[in-house]
Amino acid sequence: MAAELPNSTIADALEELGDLYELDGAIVHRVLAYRTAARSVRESPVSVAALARAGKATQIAGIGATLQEKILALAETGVIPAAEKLRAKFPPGLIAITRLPGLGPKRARLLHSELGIEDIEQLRAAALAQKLRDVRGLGPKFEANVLLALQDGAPASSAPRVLLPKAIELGQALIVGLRESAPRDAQLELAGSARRLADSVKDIDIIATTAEPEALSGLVADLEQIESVSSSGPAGARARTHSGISVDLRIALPAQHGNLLQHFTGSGRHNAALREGAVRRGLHVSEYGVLNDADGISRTCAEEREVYELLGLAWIEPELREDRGELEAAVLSDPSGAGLPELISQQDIRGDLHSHTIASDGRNTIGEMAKAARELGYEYLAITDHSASHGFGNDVSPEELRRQIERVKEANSAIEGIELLAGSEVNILPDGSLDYEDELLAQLDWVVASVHTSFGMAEQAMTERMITAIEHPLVDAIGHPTGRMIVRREPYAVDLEAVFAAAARTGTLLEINANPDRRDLSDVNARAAVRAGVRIVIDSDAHRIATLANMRWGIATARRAWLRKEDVANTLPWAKLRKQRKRGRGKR
DNA sequence: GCCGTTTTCGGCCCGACTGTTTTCAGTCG
Repeated sequence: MAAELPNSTIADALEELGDLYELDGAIVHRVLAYRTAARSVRESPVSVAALARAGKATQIAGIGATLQEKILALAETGVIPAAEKLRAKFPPGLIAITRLPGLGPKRARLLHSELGIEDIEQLRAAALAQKLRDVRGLGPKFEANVLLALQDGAPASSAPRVLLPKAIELGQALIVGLRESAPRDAQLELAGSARRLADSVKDIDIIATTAEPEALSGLVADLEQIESVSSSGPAGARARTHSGISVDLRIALPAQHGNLLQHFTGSGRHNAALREGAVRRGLHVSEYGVLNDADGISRTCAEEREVYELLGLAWIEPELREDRGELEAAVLSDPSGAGLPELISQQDIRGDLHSHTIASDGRNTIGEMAKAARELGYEYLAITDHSASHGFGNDVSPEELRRQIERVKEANSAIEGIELLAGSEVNILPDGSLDYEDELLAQLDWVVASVHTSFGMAEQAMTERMITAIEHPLVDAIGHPTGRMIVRREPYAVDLEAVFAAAARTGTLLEINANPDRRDLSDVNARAAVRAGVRIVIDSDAHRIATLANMRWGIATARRAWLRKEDVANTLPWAKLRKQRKRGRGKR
């Protein structure tokens, strides 16, 4: 099988084409169509190039005959003719200009046609020379704002994103700060992507209800985390923290609490799709209410559930609100009865199968980890220190692992109320082999195999490497299967379709690693894995007592992946799970 | 460009804010 053009490359090309069409003055819906298609391609679990070759790419939402043809051209010739033409028309620097705050495609095009500006440097020079104010439709204020945007340093595209735990911590701190002096009746809560438990968050959205909105709004400027407030009024305030994160506070009457919470939880795409569906039923949804064309009455909702009810939908868990099929599944009268999944929750987890101790790079002893896991209510904990070639000076030699197995057994007999499993997080070497002998691995209760080296391998070699490990009869699970670090590192090149097929075929579990930096598999990939017949294990990968609690971020990813309790192996008691291990198959 | 309890054309979410405008276009979330 020849390597296909990666979905990410196709998605990038469609996004660029969308940008170019936007500069060219295409109607917004056409541009939007490209962006929707790009996102669908990026999230597709199967190769879109291969689908296009088979004439089946149109099965993907947002891709029609035209786009399939363009994708095919890109896959076969490396270029999309329409993009070539437009690139000749607009200099590449113009797209960067459209990313600056306050500038968009229309103004970028105007600057290009009127002043011949081709990139950010020329824009800066023209602004300094006060040439922008002479362009019809622009003025001195605009010119000043351009200079401000350019001087701000950070090009808008690289606005800082914070990981979910940080975002929630910041959001809660802001809420606590506001509560200290807020009007008595004020109710505050975190909304936006933090409420949806997304991987990372671009801005903090807080909603509030109170009868004294101005009083609440005015408090934002006094918060210690806030650097500046850009607007403030009875509807809320918009501000920036010292760390550069923007904060949005929106205030409504208690009777509109449900409308506001729904609106501000998003995602933007979920809301857009929700509203498009509503319009077909003669309803218009906004943060203020649901307007019915039939009687001209706008109904307000104190509870979020009522908003969905008015639209004939079941309430949708915030984690699912990404326009990934949740609206179709929520239709109450849906004859297909597909419905929304009953999502897994923290209480369903019976044990943690990936943790480290002082034997490798952890900070606590076996006994300390065991007690902490027991306090979390777990029935079992696997101690899975790194293996013989970890390479950070804390390798566990085969002899040491034998001693560690004994230590785990001793600790297990010494503690009541939790079962300790002797395991290892074994390195998958570049050729797919493991760095302990099978004889030793066979003595372990649990084996997680992970890639920790040679991330830069070509896709085909990496795929073979992983499949070799998956096919190893003693490997129970693959740890952090794509190696991504949120915000910091892209996943390595690997054919996940093939990996999922191998995992499903062999009964190897794939991990959702709950470390908030990783959350790997991602929501989209974990969902695709389960659809391909793979079972998932959610692990904390704790390196100290405190990080056992990271499990919650893995649960968040699993919920965003539509996973139910039955999709996740460590919702089973160990006695059951033990028999389902690969090596247990066929026995008995 | 896509898509169909408006099916092969004519629609395609909603509102706020800003700056430039005498009524609105562009941008943003």
